[in-house]
Amino acid sequence: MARELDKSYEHEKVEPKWYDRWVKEGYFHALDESGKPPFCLVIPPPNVTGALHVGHALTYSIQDCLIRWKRMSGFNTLWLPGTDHAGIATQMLVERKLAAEGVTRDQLGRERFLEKVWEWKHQYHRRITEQSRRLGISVDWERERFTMDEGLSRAVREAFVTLHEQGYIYRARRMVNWSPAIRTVLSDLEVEHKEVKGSFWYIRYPVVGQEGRAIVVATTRPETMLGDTAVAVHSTDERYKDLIGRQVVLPLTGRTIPVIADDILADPTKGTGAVKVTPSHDPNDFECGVRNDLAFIDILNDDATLNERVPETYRGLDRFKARELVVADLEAGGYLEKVEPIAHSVGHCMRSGVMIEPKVSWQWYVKMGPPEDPESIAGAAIRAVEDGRIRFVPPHWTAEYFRWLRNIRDWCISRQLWWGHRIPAWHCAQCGEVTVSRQDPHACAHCGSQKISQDEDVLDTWFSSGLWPFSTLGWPERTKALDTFYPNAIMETGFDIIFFWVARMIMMGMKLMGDVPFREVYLHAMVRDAHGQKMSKTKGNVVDPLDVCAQHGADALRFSLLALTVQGRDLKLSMDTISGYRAFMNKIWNVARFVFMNLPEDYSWRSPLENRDKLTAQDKWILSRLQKVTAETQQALTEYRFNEYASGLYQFVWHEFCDWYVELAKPSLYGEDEGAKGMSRDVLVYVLDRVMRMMHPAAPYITEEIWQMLPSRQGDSITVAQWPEPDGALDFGEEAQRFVAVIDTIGAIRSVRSQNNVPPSAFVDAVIRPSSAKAAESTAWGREFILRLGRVQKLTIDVAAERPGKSGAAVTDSGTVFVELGGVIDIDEEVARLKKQVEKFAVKLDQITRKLGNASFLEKAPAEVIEEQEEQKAELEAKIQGLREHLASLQG
RNA sequence: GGGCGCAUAGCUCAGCGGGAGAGCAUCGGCCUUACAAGCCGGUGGUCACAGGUUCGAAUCCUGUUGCGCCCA
Repeated sequence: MARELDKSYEHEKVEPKWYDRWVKEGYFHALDESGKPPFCLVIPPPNVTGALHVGHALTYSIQDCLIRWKRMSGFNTLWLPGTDHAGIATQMLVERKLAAEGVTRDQLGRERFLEKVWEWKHQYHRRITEQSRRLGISVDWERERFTMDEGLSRAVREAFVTLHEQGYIYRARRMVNWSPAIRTVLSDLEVEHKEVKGSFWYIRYPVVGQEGRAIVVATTRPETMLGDTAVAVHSTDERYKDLIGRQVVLPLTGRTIPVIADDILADPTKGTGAVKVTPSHDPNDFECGVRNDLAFIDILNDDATLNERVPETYRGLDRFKARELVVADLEAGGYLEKVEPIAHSVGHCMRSGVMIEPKVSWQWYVKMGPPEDPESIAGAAIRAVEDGRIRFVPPHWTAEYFRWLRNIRDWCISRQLWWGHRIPAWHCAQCGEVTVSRQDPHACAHCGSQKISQDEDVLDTWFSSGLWPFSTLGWPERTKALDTFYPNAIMETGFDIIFFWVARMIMMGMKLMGDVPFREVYLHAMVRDAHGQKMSKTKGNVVDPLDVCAQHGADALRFSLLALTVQGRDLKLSMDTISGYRAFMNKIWNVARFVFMNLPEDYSWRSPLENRDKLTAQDKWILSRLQKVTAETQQALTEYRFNEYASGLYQFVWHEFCDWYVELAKPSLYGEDEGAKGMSRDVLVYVLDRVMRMMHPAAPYITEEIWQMLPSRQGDSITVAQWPEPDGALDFGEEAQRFVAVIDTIGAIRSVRSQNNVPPSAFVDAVIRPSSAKAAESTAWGREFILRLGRVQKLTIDVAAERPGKSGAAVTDSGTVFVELGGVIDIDEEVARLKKQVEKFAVKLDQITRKLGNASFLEKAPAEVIEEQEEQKAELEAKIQGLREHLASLQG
């Protein structure tokens, strides 16, 4: 049974061994039908735009942790992988690549451009898959999907047509958010509002027929004046009342425009009270234009250059160049009254960063409201959470979710892109009607004409992502997988896409499946760099998970991420943290190495619980601790407290199992008593086995490697081994407490030694004066360990012990410990040290004494609190007394 | 403009009504046959500030300051 392990853990030797085998053995494959309860989690599909980043590593670490835990706990677990076509992002990147080669997409044409995108997709898909495997994620590869594969495309089409039939999808001409950089419309969510510095330009519009009189309007976008079709004032505004209905000259254009009364648009208290109206280029002006039946003059091309509807000098200019020129010309013409600097919030395209251009156009929309109507899409999504059918973790997101849905506007789902799901709508050149159909139609459904052509646009990527929890399971087919795994158990993703994705999945699930897509939503925070900065390519502070895996191992990365995952707070990831957890992996490796070194060739393991009467105090102590940790681990995972899960195991393994139990086991392991030796071995193996299984969801590779060597192992792989449930048989209660006294006593001896500069190798004599009979018994029990771990030669335990001459002292909860220091003691230093301790205890004693002297405390505090305080008081008094006596004898 | 969150050791953060904690860093000492990616022992905090509630507040409430995020 003896096994020789490498002296330190080498992840690069261990990690490549296991993944292929796990997959080949089918451990990650879920069954469509099974006697086990289902537990399904669909992966948030990464974009095929590039490589995975550390944010993906976080989401995978969390999800794999949950999935492996549930798998080991006896669930029929499905973790379904896949990728997302990411319409805008991918198209942008491919276009950028082509641009570097000197080609535009228009030159290539739609067909050939799409071929290029598919090439890109295949390349990055391969890369993403490789990275995912390296991280060790236990997904069911047999069920992998892509948002634009055949089945999912069919689901998208089915969803569109169904929602259209039900009246939730419609086409309308509205003011939209236009990105001139990408030349597509965006949904409201894809617009980022940013505070920018700008100016208010005050422009004079001369009144026709009233020499010298002019209306002054203020604007932040002077170039749009070229598209003005009115000036609006408030109907009660005395300054302008007489001008309503008259014409003003629109400078630079030679046009005249009317002065109209519009009490919604014009606010007499703001600016000059008069506003220019540009119905084609401002949302409010658009409404005003509709109300007042104004002319609409669109002066911009799709790329935000000025078109032929403006005077020739401005044509073809970019909107910002045009602004400069217009301002200069206005000034030259004497039309510019003044300029005021202002800061205002302006919408920017999330992807390209350019300013959004409001633009009027025909688009497809999903009708969302009214939110208070439970039949509406937003209403149904609100209801699902109100009812408790879906629960958010952390719960704080519930309010965020409601706030958004209750103020929602219709969702613009068409995009002027090529990469994506083409909208299944055909326009008729004959009658102008639209035919929406599951099958490609040959004729217009309205007039029968064959002069129909498919809508050029594609759908918002999030439209297909919204179907992901059921489209991936075969919908619209009524598959067995769908029956088994819908609703999914949970959705785990970043909080940044709660509206983009989570809310949309809930809407789609409610409307198309008639049920929630998942029962719980766990939203994790963002990974930042060590200084709390957002990671970005331009800052150069991105952490590549593959680099980290190569350097420190996937296990160390995964464990670090989980340990840093605190609900509701961003994680700051530093290499120091990761190398710290890498050291932990090495620690685990070495304790396993120690265990295996101490197992003889013919060793056969038996559960230490079968030999309960042979268990020693230290065995009972570690088993009780193990029991506690097992329960806490389970609880932490149940509540999605990943940091508690990870750090609880870290603390136990390193500072209890390694630091104490292993040391306590050495005397028997190296001793002559074969029975004691066997018992220690059994306990070591037992604890190690359970700990490996509990750690497996966080660190799959190292735990499999060690577990495979364990003589207690049951099963072929730890991935499908049984999860350790808390077991009352491991809890020895009071008996286990006995060892705490021993540990404290050893700590006290070590402290006195170290403080008095006793060389670590030297042996000392020590005297223990226990504070109670129980303490006396405990320390006597631990004599052997006190001798060994305190490096004590002669140990006296006596309730009536006198302080030996020339000794240093320390107090614990169970008594006073004296360490004989021979001639080396520095009286002054020791006195100072003890006084400091007395001081510390005295401050606490003072607090407690005052508390206990407070009548209202005694009257109102719960009895057990009072009792506890009294115990503490007695302990502190005993400690102080012990120290004072020692001080007196030192000084006397 | 509206909403939310955060301020605890030098750094990164747990704790969220009854004795101020961890990791890292730091200081001192150790190659003690699992581990120097290690072991042993220390130093270090008016828990942002000001009020309030309570027998009792880092923890609950109000306000202030600073930082961050979301929505419009």
